[in-house]
Amino acid sequence: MTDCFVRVALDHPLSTLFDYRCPSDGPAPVPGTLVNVPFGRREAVGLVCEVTAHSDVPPDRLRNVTSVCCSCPPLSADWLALAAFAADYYQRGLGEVALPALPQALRDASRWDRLFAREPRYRALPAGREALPDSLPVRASALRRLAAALLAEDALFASDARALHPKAVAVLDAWCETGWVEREVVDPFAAGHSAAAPVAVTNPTALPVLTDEQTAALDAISGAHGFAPFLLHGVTGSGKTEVYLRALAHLLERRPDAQALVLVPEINLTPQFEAAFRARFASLAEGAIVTLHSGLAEGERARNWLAAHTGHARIVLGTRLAVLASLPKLAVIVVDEEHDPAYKQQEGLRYSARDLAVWRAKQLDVPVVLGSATPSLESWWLAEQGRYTRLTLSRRAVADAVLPVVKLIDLEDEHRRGRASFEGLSGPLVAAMKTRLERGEQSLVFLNRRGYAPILSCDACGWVAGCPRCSAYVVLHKPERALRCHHCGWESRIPRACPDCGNVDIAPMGRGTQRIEEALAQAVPGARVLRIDADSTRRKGSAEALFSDVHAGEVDILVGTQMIAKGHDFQRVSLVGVLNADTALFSHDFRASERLFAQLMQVSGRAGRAGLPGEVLVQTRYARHALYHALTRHDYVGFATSTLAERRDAHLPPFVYQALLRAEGRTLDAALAFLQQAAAALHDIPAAERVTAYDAVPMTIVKVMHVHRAQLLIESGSRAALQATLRAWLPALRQLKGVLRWSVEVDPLDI
DNA sequence: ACATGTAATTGA
DNA sequence: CAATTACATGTG
Repeated sequence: MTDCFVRVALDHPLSTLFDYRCPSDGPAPVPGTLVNVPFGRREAVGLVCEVTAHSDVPPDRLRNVTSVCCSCPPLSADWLALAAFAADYYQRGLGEVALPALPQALRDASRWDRLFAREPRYRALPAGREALPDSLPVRASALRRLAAALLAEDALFASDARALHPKAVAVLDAWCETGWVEREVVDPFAAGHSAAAPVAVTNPTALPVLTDEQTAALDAISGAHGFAPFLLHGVTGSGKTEVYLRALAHLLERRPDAQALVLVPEINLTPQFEAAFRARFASLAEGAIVTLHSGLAEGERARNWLAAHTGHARIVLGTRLAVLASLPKLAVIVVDEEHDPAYKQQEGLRYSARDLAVWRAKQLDVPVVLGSATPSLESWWLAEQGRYTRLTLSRRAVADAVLPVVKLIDLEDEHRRGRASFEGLSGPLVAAMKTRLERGEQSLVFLNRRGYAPILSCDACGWVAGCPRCSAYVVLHKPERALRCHHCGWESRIPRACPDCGNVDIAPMGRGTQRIEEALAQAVPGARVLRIDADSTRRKGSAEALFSDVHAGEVDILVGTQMIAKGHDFQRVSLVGVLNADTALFSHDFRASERLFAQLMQVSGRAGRAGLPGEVLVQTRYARHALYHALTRHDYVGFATSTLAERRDAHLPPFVYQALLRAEGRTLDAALAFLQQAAAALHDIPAAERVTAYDAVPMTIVKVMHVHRAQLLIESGSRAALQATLRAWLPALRQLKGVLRWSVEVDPLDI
């Protein structure tokens, strides 16, 4: 018997693999195995990429593998290829991609034993616990009953908890954190049920009748063989989810081991999707549907990941990070709201989950469904070229539900005619909300700006409250009585007088959701107003609780940021008001209007879903703008066609491919100087002849946390030329000396 | 990434 | 002068 050697990827910026000796008496690892190895003066978990009989590393430098993770089945060659592709395409080291894609618990060798313990730890509740801990946030009597059930039965499944009350899930989480109950007690996966049982859709007569368009879309998806990318273009409320559900049912019924991956853009959207999937696939074994997102506790995330990895999970529902999950029997991928910018990871490995999903479908030769009411122009252009199959749902699925009437409120005109407005709420909008209140219907007010006011300024001397660490104004937050920087989190008390001139008449300028919330309470007397934004949902699970209040009819007017625009199926909302959307019309970011259009279409889609006549009122000072004109006609195709023509003329994506080099330095000059050196280095790269490099420019917010930032955009009509350039460029950049952090982003969204 | 060593900066 | 902090180095 002779030793073998493993080449291991570690979470480390360099792409090199590290060689280790594997003693012949130990278990022989195969590629895809996790190993614990000594690395420098610490131990680290790495991923075996190759097993060889020889190593080029001198024997005196080789060290032994400390331990091999035998309980975890090795990651498949497909998965390793996915990681390798992502590393190559996004210009990162393999280990930098592969290891962060694993749950944290797997990357800590000391937790392996516990994680893979065969017997689920169904621990009885601690004896002598008859009363609830006082500190727990329990008020509703339903939650008292939940606690009683826990005490009486020792175990409770998550689905039982959900049946009681949506808030119960959040409370169970809190109980787990205090240690009053064990997570395993509420986790169905821990029961270790086999997921191989055949699937039957429960009570088919109760399923909604499909529209002709839904049927056609479903037939196309179900009839697909091999790699088949679909762009499901369905207006809001057209029943895209129903198409996903049927397509999955069709597949899972016929193949008892097949797995499906369903991606949603936001954690907030997982509970309602999860509920829909659990209801439809109630006959699947416990643990066959799992979620994967960053909001899960570490242990739960690890167990769900393992359920996917071992094949026990048949349906994996998750946010962008789930696209990197290991799914050995993956047979179909769904990307809902595929246009959503949230699919782009904005730190570390800056991948597009939607793009990786399509790559993965191609690699595995399976169908992928990209759904949206407002597809990204990238996907739309691929469909135009015939590379994606377009499926269209042009009508709402619910009987009698039609798309809402969209009207513009011309603020210039209102002003000219001397009509009154209150705190940015125009007369017609207030009147419309009062009407809804009288009818017992709900209104929704969309304003994409958090806080009370974006600016606090001094009338006398022109002082504006700014962040000491960033080149940005600070936002006034009234409930917290604080000024807060939205870029770095810096906070201070609200000054009583201007720090420059002493004037006491300092005033908030502009309006955020908090101010509108306050104004609505006065403008529409008697209305119950609820605000949902990142500030009001800071605590885990609180967003779900607030949304359930809206669904329960405990709210008359909901005001919020884009959080309220996405996905939710509000039954009683018949009016949507849009405030202050104009700023995005004149942004320097060429994608701003695409994003605005998608957001407005999406938020408009919240009105009139259940058959109530829906109305959308958009307040604007630019009532003649083409974007608003397209919006009033629900004309995505017109908007996409004209915007694509503009993009083509201006040589912008999707007609060119881009990459962004960012530099961060102590001074702006240092950052710019580095980028200029980098630009000069392009001259030595042959492939760069087909690449255009723009001037290095400071970023819009130049300084964040005392760090100055600048960027350099390069682009090419050829993706291959851009990739080849990056491959040669990055090693050259590492040679450049300087005290500077830099990074490259491929296919950037924000420029 | 991360732990370590080394140089640079701060401060009573 | 020590104490703290920024930067450089190497990992098999």
